[in-house]
Amino acid sequence: MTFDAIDKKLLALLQADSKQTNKQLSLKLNLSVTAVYERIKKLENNGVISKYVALVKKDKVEKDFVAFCHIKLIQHSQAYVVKFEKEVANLEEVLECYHISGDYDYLLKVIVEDMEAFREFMVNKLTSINHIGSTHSMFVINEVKHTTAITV
Amino acid sequence: MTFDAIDKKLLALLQADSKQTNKQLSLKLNLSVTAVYERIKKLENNGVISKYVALVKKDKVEKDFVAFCHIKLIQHSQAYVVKFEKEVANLEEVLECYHISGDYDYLLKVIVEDMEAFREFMVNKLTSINHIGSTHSMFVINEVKHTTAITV
DNA sequence: AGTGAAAGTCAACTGTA
DNA sequence: TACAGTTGACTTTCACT
Repeated sequence: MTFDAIDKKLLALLQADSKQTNKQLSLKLNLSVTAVYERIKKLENNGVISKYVALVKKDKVEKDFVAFCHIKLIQHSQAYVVKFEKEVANLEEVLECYHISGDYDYLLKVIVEDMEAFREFMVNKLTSINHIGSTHSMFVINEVKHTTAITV
Repeated sequence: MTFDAIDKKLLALLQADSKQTNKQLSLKLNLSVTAVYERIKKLENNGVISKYVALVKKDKVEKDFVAFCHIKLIQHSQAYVVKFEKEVANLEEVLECYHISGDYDYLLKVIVEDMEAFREFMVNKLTSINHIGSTHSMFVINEVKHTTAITV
């Protein structure tokens, strides 16, 4: 689907705060409540908006340690790759996993309680997955920016 | 604050779908509607839930090209660092920016339309920020996992 | 901390232009 | 595609356990 200026602004508003009422949105967009309602439904039905979620503050739930892990596989046969991706996706500590270009095969974003928990995660969970050749971890010293909002 | 088993389950449910009504949640948690309401308010007031947002599907808005950029600064005086972090945070293409340990200083997650848009971003926006020493980009071939939900 | 019921507000669906 | 009005469902508050 295509987006006019109002759609784009609406998406920005909903990505910033999805708990706004249609009336609040209608005032910001200079539209009627029904028009806002119909535009939102259209965005939902077309799969542009995939879901609505609550965002949790890491430091409030003692999961303040973030690391990025590069991973190289030993070999890259279809079966190995599929199995690795499935097992990694099942790890709750892994929030993101990307197959990337470059020296390593994968980049993982891992979130745990502290360095000790990270060590445990590496030893007991990640490297217990077979076919991993080598890993290289980078620790987050400071989160400069983190948003889920895509500018349309 | 501390979380009992019900809080943890409630956080998981809200991180999966924040549009559920308190009635639906009350059934899943075997609680009254009011009890659910009060637990949610407590999580919000304590800052555990920072906000509610709509998640947008990248491929539906032609922002399907994701890259990770390593960045090294020329020098690391306080003034340079602050200025760099501020300017990077203002770039809409940069969804995430972390100060990290290792060979490079920063890791950025960048989302744009395509390779050409990425080239433009690098030339016109990113490297036009002063003090950048070197960069190293990795392109996402496939997104294996991506979740915003933290397991409490 | 929990509950049930009352009061106010909203989403969702009509009709109509 | 936009609007206004109606209805049932929801959030929020309150008195009480």
